[in-house]
Amino acid sequence: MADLDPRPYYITTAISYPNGRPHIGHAYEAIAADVIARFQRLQGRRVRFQTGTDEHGLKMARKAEEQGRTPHELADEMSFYFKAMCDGLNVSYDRFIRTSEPDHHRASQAIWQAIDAAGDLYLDRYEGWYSVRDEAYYDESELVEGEGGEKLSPQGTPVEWTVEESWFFRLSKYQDYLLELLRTPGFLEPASRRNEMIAFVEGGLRDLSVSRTSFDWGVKVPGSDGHVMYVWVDALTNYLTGLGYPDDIIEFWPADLHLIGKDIVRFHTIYWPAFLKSAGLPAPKHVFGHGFLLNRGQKESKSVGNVTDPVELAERYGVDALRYFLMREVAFGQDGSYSPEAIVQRANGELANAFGNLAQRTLGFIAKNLDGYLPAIRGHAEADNALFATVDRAIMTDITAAFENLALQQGIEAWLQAVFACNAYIDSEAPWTLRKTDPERMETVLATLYICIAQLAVAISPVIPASSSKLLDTMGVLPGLRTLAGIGSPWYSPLAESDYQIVAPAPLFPRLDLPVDEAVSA
RNA sequence: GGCGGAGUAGCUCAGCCGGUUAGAGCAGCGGAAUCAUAAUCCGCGUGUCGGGGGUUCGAGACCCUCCUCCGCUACCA
Repeated sequence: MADLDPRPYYITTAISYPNGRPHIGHAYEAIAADVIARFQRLQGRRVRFQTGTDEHGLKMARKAEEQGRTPHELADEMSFYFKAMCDGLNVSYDRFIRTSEPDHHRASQAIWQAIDAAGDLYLDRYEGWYSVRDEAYYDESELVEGEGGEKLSPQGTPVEWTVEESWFFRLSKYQDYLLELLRTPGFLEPASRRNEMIAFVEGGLRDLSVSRTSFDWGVKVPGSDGHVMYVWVDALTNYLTGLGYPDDIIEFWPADLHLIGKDIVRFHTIYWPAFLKSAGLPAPKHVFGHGFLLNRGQKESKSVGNVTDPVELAERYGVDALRYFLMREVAFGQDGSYSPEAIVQRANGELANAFGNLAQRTLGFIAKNLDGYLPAIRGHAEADNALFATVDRAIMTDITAAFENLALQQGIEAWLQAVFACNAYIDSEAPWTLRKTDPERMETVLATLYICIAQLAVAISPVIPASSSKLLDTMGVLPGLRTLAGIGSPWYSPLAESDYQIVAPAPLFPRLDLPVDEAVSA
């Protein structure tokens, strides 16, 4: 199973716009990507995983100006928080990229020149109704009429006809290419997003304004003084920068998965593939737009005052409890809701009670009754084989298939079913009774459980990496065995015969209480 | 407005191309066990499948219509 030449797997999150501190949505995306990356490693794939911050653009420039400092200073501070969040949440990125870094400027200018060389850029004037307050252009058809008959933006702010010199990208040229791409099964998921994007393209594509002259916080357009790239051009290019573009990127490109929020699907499935096509590069294989996380069903916002610091959540409930909750509670691709009660219920019910306690009662029993020496197997009964079959099917088939399809919730559900099966098995086999009636059978039962628990620990390790390795450490399972292939190999008997001695374990997951103060959900 | 999606047990949701008495988890009720983080295991669900109409031998699943909620509808990211 362990390939000699493992296939590469390249996964990215969107890069975060750091005009504020990270919120729960950023954590959700980073964790989800991390789970997928870790799962692919577990399968033996050679994984490259990138995340980071998207630091250019008008909003950053404005924000910095408000605070009386340079955009770079603002970006430095904020980017630090995002990186700290990823580190704190045990997100195993290979590179945390910042778009203000020199190699990214180089890559962005290189893709620009490639697009230019393809004849897809031209200089023109961008004209339109511009709202200074909204910092946005509006189409004539979007405008509304004010009381005095004056033109107003959809938000009711004043607009003025503005003309700006700008480079344009011949997006319209790629209409057919994009339609074909969007219709490719699996390219864009969930499928519901596909129709929206197809409808968008079918509605006709206008060429895209891809440079700005009104500010200078961005990547300089090569050979065009006064122009910086439209932030999305450089932001999307980050996925190539991290691979070394414009040098050899063949190993990991095209990306296997861009994991992004549903709000930026258009940029990733229309603009980005068009840029790439123009530059002579293939489109990413797969783009997945996940849903949003709601706080008790409400969108978090500063005005409502319900913004949650994900690092604080992790500190309160535990990193693994938070990771598990987020992946388990919401159907990946749909919006989801969270609350302290929901987190506590999942963590207690499924991690502490079902799995943690399974490990605790089994390992504790071995420590207490066998002096910690691993029990010997003396021929398996039907019940043992049935349990092995259940666990094996869950791990090698159900969980794997679900995770491969990004049905993370279903994969965890399958795992949990196998945990339940172990608890049912220990109750029906009752080693505490066998201890008096049939000590040899007791040993076999405990050994069966030991093997299953290790397998379950490996299978869930992408979701709860720290707890999983802590348990496997306790169990004496060597790091090299902690893959799907490794844990499926006959490792138990050698370990048992090595006189490995287990110490009485400490509970793996603490039982959580609801916070006394409800500040976190206020 | 246009296009698309959703409305199933108290809660969160599964129900693919129409086909046995509509399912799961959680919560709730009853029981068993006592190795374990008072954790576990077993048993218990008569729900107008949003309303109305229709197609069909048969519809939660197809068609029509109405109600409610949501997404997309380009240059902020």
